[in-house]
Amino acid sequence: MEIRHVRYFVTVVQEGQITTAAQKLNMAQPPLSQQIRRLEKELGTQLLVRVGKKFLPTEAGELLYERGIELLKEFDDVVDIVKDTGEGLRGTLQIGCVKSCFIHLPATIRSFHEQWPNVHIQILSGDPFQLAASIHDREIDVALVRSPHPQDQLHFTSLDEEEPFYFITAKHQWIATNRQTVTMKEIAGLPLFALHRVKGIGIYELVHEAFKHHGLTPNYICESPDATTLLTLVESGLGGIMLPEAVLSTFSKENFSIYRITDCHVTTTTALITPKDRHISRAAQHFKDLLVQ
Amino acid sequence: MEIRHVRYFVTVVQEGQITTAAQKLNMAQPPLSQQIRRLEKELGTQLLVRVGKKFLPTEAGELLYERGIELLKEFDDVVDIVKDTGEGLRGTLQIGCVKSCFIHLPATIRSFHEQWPNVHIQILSGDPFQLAASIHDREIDVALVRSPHPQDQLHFTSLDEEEPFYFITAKHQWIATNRQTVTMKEIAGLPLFALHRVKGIGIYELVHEAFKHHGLTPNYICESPDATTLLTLVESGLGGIMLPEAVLSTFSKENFSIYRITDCHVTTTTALITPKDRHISRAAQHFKDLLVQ
DNA sequence: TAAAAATACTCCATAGGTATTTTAT
DNA sequence: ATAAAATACCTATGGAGTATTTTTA
Repeated sequence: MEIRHVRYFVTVVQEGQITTAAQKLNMAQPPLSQQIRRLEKELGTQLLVRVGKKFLPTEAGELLYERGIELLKEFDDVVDIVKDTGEGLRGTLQIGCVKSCFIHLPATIRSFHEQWPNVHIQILSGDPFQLAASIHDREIDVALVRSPHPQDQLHFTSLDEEEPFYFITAKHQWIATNRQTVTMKEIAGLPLFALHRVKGIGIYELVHEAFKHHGLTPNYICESPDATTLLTLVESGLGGIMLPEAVLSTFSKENFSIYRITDCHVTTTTALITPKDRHISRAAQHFKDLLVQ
Repeated sequence: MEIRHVRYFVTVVQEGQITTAAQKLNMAQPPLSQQIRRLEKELGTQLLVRVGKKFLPTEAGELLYERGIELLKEFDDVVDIVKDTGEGLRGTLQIGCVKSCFIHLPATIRSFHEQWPNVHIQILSGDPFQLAASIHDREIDVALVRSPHPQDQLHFTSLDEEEPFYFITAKHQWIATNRQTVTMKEIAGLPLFALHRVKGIGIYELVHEAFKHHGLTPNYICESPDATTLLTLVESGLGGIMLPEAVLSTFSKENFSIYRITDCHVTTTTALITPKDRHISRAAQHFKDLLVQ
């Protein structure tokens, strides 16, 4: 017995007649008669009785009719939902994002939600290495990270131009108020926070290399993989930090002084990382398309 | 898409592998691979991703898996219930019974219920004409009636030997206490109740004919198609009634005097009537078999 | 290299179609 | 007499099988 037989039977009961039921089902009358008889044989019971020109269901037929309608509804429902999910019209999109790239999220999420309101969005944060691992473990579909990024098994799409680093301190701290630039040597003389990944090469290593290039040793206070944690510490006046300016997006710039570094050519870019050589959900693809457009 | 594809897909997800899934499904591996791919094509979405040697469901696949399990359960459930209903193991048995035949019901219903506890039994009462109409209209499956019975489109099975009529009065009424017999002429001189069908020929006509045969005219007080109503009236001492003795079954015989009628040869039999040339439910057949055995 | 999936093909069961007869009102 | 179902027969799709190659751990 297949769902088709249920569909046939329900239609026959509704029509009370095989000929018109066959028309509704876009088939000829004899095969429909045959399938109904086949169904009765398989279930080992009569399902229809002929009363005059009409077919009426027996008790077993009545049951099959009522439960069959439910069954068909559920069946077609599942088909629709699975199709929708496959097309990215429904389901869950899990996005990873390092804190220093949050600026890219709000606008994209808003337009994604407008376009696909039935897709549930979840956001995870972590450092790029953790997010790469999460993608590998299928915990998230895509992730926004800052270069340099882990490249094994991942595909990455750069989102913006190279972003130079700036030196950021609490307002009116350490550096004269009328200045807009600063040198590496000056920075090395000040207490410094560092964004440091749990694992892998990142901003920390790039910055460290830049100091080394100038023959300087930075004066680190503490490190963390979380940009917002560090900026909160900077805000409180404990020290400065070297970051792309965009990282400040979630903070009010009024509390900070931002200086261009004249002799540092470290830059980063933001990139969307996605799994390489592997299925990517349609919803994730939609998100990527929106972000890259 | 057919229920078979859901079954295939669910098994593959459970096994995480096509080869063993095919074994579980008692089929070869290539056709299973083919059907899964066909399913994916039809739904327009990837359902499985190969991770190492295992297949894991995509989000759409996960959905199909979870809802598919529900669907299969319901589907198989419906099949079982319809089969059971067809076999008379389940469902409803509607029995009609004239009040004067109630004596046959209790024992039969008890053993029917013991044997088919999942069949719901409904009892309707009425006169034989009404019950015959109810059978015709498919409101009841079978009916117990007393002869003479309507015969059009009905099949009837006699249940017991001919039952002679007795004259029944309230205890110590009208007739001397030491007597056990009575004559038609004596009855004609007493107030009489009559069981009279709404339509059709029945006991009333038989009894009336018997009086006419003796050149007598009975002294009817009132008529009703309901034996228990009449016996309650008899019990109160308003008059007597001619009935087969078995009709007293639901009353305590202590309140009545029962006299054999020496010169009346009217008899009745109880019969089960069932539809003729038409589907009879398996449950009804079971009931009939029990009653006739 | 060993196990599983994909590929290529073959076969046949059966769903579905056509033409006609039978049945029931 | 008419409309619908049953019957008989035919066709062909596609589901399932076998043999083999390819893939991946």
